[in-house]
Amino acid sequence: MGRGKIEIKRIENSTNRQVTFSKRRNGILKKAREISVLCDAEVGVVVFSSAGKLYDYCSPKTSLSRILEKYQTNSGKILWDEKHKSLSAEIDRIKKENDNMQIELRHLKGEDINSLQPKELIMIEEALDNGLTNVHEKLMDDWERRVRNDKMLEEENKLLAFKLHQQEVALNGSMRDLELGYHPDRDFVAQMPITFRIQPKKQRILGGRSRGAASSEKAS
Amino acid sequence: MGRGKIEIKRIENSTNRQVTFSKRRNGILKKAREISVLCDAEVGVVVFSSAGKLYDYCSPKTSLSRILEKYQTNSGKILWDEKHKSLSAEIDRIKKENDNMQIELRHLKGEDINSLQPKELIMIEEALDNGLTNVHEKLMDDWERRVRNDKMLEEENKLLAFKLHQQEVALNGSMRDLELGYHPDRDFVAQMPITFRIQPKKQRILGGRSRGAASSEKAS
DNA sequence: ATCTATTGATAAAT
DNA sequence: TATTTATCAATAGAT
Repeated sequence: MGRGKIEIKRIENSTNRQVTFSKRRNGILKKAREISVLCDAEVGVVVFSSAGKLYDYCSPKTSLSRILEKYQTNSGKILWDEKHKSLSAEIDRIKKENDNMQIELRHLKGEDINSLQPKELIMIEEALDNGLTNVHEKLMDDWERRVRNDKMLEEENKLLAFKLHQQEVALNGSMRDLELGYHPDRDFVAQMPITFRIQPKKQRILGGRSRGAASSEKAS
Repeated sequence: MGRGKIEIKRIENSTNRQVTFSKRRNGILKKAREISVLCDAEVGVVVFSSAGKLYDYCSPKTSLSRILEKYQTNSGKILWDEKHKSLSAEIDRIKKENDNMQIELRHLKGEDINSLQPKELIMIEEALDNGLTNVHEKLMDDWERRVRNDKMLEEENKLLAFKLHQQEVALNGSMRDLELGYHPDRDFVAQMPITFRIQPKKQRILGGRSRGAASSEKAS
């Protein structure tokens, strides 16, 4: 296409080469634009002149990055640098780890076990037994700690209720004393601890839940 | 350049589009080849059809990677950044998933459960119970299948031993008959199935290990 | 895929 | 470089 046919081989005349490059570069970029529009294709073109100058085209609504990403997933060839390789490798590694854990979890939950050998099943069973033992132990510990705690709270409750009662009585006494101008020995209130044992009052104060409450919870 | 001028806009007829794509794609790749040879240029072309099929060209004595590296240093645009970010994000995501599974696994194994609330512990307990139930079910199935299988084999064994014995008797009979020139009705051997129950003989014949055989073996 | 009329690209000249 | 122009190459539409 020109005044004469040319052989496709390096143009030795540097000026001619430069001119031809310029023309053909425009040609390619135009063609790239055209095919991308006409045929709804994604196109990426990168051209360096022999002098090292860069020209490029990328079809609209995408980017070279995206095209190259697609290129990589599609061709399997890897264009990126070491950093990316290591990242990819790490992803692969973690994914594998992930898969293995996924499988282990499923097995422990009793899923996907149809293909397993009895030997494997028994190993899983052991693991589950172990887990149950440990969990039960912990639950037992918790339970005992809660019972101890409840008892402590109960004791404290009693003490507080007693003190409160003491103060109430003392206060009433003082008031009456003031009204009547009468001042008895205040120690005498400490000698009447019987009343503080009224349970309903204690419960209302702390809203506590005794053993009965907890066990009925578990039963439900 | 063709039978008629065309507008540069998306070709709506899908067949035409496909054909045009094919022709123009070849054209572009050819042009790329030519400019790279004629003008000593480095060229990289990546084209995706609208169907997502990949075609590419890269000038000889280089690679897309190298061209793109050059592209980055030359244009200042960083092609990898996007991919980089998405890779890192994916790693984070997977790692998080990983950690969660790790924790779940540990909990199921009864490890690291000290910080758990009773409610959580009970959920784990339930999961373990479930798993155990499933595993036990599977083991039971396996066991039953094996027992059934054993029984079947045993039956078959007996049958085979019987048939073998039958043949032996028949053979011996014939031999003796041949020797003595005596030919009785051969059906009569089939009417004597009692003998096949002689265990020692059966053992010698098959080296079998039926339940009875095994115990008698042990006893002897 | 192949053909071919036509348009498009471009080599050489300016 | 940019333009011109004669030629060759690419390709649209038909087969």
